[in-house]
Amino acid sequence: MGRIAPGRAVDVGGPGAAGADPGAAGPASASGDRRWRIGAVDLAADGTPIAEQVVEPAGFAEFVAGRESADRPRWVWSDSPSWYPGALAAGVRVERAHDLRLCHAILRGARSVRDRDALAAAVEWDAASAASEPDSGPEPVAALFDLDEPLASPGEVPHDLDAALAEFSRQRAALASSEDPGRLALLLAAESAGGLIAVELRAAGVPWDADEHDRLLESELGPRPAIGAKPERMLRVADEVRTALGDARASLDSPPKLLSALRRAGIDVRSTSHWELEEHEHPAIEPLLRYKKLSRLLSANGWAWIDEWVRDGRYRPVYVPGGVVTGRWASSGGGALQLPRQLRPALRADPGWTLVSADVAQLEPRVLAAMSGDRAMAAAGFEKDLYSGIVESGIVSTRQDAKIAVLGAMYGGTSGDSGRLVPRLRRGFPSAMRLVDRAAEVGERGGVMATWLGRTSPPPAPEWAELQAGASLPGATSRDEERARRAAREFGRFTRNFVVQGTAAEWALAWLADLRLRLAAIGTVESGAAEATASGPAFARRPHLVFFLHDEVIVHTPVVHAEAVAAAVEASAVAAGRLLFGAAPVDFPLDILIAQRAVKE
DNA sequence: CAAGGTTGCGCG
DNA sequence: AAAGCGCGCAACCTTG
Repeated sequence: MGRIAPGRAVDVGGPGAAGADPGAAGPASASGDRRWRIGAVDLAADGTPIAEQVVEPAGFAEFVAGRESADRPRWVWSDSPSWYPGALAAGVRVERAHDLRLCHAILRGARSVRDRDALAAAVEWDAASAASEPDSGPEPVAALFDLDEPLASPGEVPHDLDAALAEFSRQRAALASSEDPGRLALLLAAESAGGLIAVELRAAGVPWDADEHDRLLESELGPRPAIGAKPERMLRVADEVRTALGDARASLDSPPKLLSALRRAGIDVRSTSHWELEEHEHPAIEPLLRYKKLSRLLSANGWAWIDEWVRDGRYRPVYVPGGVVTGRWASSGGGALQLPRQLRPALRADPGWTLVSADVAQLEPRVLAAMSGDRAMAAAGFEKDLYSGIVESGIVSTRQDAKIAVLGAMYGGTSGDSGRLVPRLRRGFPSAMRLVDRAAEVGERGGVMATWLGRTSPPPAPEWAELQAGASLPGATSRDEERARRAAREFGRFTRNFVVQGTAAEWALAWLADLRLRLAAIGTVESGAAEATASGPAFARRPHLVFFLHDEVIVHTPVVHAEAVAAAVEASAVAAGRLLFGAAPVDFPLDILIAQRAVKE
């Protein structure tokens, strides 16, 4: 097992031939980019370059395939979305990578790294990822850059070999200077695996039954209206609302106008949100809530959404690994993280294939129990529903109360039911509560917290510190003090939640990374059997991940492998728990469903 | 009229 | 209007 750093190496031609292949921006697509050849360097275990070779862009996928079957190296590259899609499109997967861009972001903020100066100075690595938009087209690199600086692209990390080697060297030094290099190395590996998985998810796509989606829209909204027109069902419901309000011209789509219409009708609300409307008795409320529901469905996931995001039976959202400060993934386009449950029936396996859907029950509180070593909390959830276990321990009296208490503990709830119930949890699970309470205290003082593996929270903004400093000055008013206290508590709630949400994200990455390798080992179906051709050459004949959302995954698999996939999903959850928390007596039970659709019939 | 802010609601 | 964290997106509305 070695490492290989590939990077754009040699300028072999003039500008102008760039980007003939619109499918991928960046070096991996370089089959169409005649300006560059690729330099690939083998690295020794200590990171020193051993052997360099030049690879023609058109031969890159083949080169990767050769090394994968020979010695399965860890690829050290600038940014997975820039290198990997081209290989995948040629049917070539990689086993492991070190994503310099993602790892830079972790290391330069990591509190446990003693010397971060060199990383912080390498600001070019703070850039966003290359756009993974399929239709973004070639970038005008040559037009914007002097020939003395030909290797950078606007808004992207560097892709040339020298820059990659230099950055890798900085990262190795930073890791070595860490107080806990083992954990941090684990995090970097998990984060990088996530980078590969995000590319793979996009390549495979979510199998999406657009006809089913369309039927669902029609049954809710009525037939698809002409462009710019509202669906007939919405118009009818809107009329019901206006009649009930006694206001034939009331606007329902503009919150300010709706608010005044409601108040004119004698409904004393301060906003038009669902939660407040629900509290009032008036014949207009019920149809109005129904209208809002329909309106949301139409604007967020209506026919326009299908047209934009679903093609050839695949929904391809854009994932952003590490896009959230806590380490959770974000998304930019397609709304993968907000797919309404209502639409799940449209998530449907290809013929001859099925879906294995799995989610973790109460991931975050279990992670809290594990990282705090709270044996009572671990026991409450062991081999059972955690909330019911808390009730059985006699800490609270109903499952709902247990849930409110636990969420309040992790989010910093102080009022209402939460404020009443959290103290009971503090008595029952002192270790767990001590961990989150301390995290909150640190935040209130303007400090930073780290997750289990060492991802560090961002420090408060300068304005925050000024607010705090100003509040203790002689001339400060009581309003200044109150504002400062409120901001301090707010930041405390952020750091309180950061450690739990962030560590849960690490567990989920470890789960995914392990699962990805197990799926690769399950094997393929023979050529000619039902193939998922729309999933692309790398996945058309083998089980593959198609969806990930914080604590749940969906695998698209040939029917014959469904049981093996379900077993792999389970095994990976166990492995993730062991990898992060060793022998801690905490389990991570899954709800697993094997079905054609990702929802119970 | 484009950019940026606010509101409301979808997800965990 | 959420109470109590983290997000993205569409629509409306204000600002320049």
